[in-house]
Amino acid sequence: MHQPAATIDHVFHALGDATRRAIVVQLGRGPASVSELATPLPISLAAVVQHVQVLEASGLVATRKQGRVRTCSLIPNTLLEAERWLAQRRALWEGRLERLEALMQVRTSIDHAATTAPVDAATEEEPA
Amino acid sequence: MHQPAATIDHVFHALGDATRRAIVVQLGRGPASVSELATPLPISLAAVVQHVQVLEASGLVATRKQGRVRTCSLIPNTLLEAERWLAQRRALWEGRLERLEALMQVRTSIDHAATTAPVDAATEEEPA
DNA sequence: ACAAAAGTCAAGTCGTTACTTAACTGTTGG
DNA sequence: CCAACAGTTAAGTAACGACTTGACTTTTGT
Repeated sequence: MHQPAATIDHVFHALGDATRRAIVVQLGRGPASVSELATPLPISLAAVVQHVQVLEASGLVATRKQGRVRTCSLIPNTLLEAERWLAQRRALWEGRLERLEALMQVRTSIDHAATTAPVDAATEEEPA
Repeated sequence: MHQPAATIDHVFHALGDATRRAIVVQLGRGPASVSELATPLPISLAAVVQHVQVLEASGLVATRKQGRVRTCSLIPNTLLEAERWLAQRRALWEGRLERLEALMQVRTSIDHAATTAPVDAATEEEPA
């Protein structure tokens, strides 16, 4: 029970910031201290601490302090939750597409086994 | 070439906002006009238009205007790109874990085929 | 014991961003 | 033709979020 209310909302909000994503990338390569995370970044240590706090609150990273150094590591399961959220939207959408294609196929084969449907044309903006 | 510079940065920034995620959820169920998207939301139509613009710039949604109604739809491939970004961080991390576990297993089986490692204890903060 | 290292905390600044209202354009049904 | 509809644009406001600085705490190496 380290991150009590780690909602999808917090996760995507945390990932919405480029610096925080850079931190996540770095942590992908393995655990790191706050200072190590700060070194390649063009911001102050204090700012990095704040980012780490956000990431921790979101459930994306876990931290553990030993002596004076706080070591941060990724929580893969939270990454997975975000993946699943996206995958679900996509699945719904693609499910729709498939059903629609199926319908179309029925339609065209019933109508008059015709010329492969001209469903395209201009992809952008119609003037009038 | 509808969304010229649709970077991962734009995608995650777009997903960082709760209202925009709500729109994405809605679009998961199928295409919708701007007004339809606005109906369940507690904000003005103009605000929704702005969100749709952000989503379109990010490559997450495509829109097409016919007459006076603009119809929005998801672009599943962009969702997929975000998924992949997350999956890649996770894969790296989990790869590390596996290698580490492998090492541990070698160590323990060499050392003295011993009692299943007591690697746990307190999970949070060490005082001193 | 002391100085440097590694964070932490609290204000405060400043830019960004979500949102509103209002005026406006194009579209459609009657 | 005209009223309502669907959306767009612009300008402004208000809140939020990222970042800084500076003071402070705890830990560690010598």
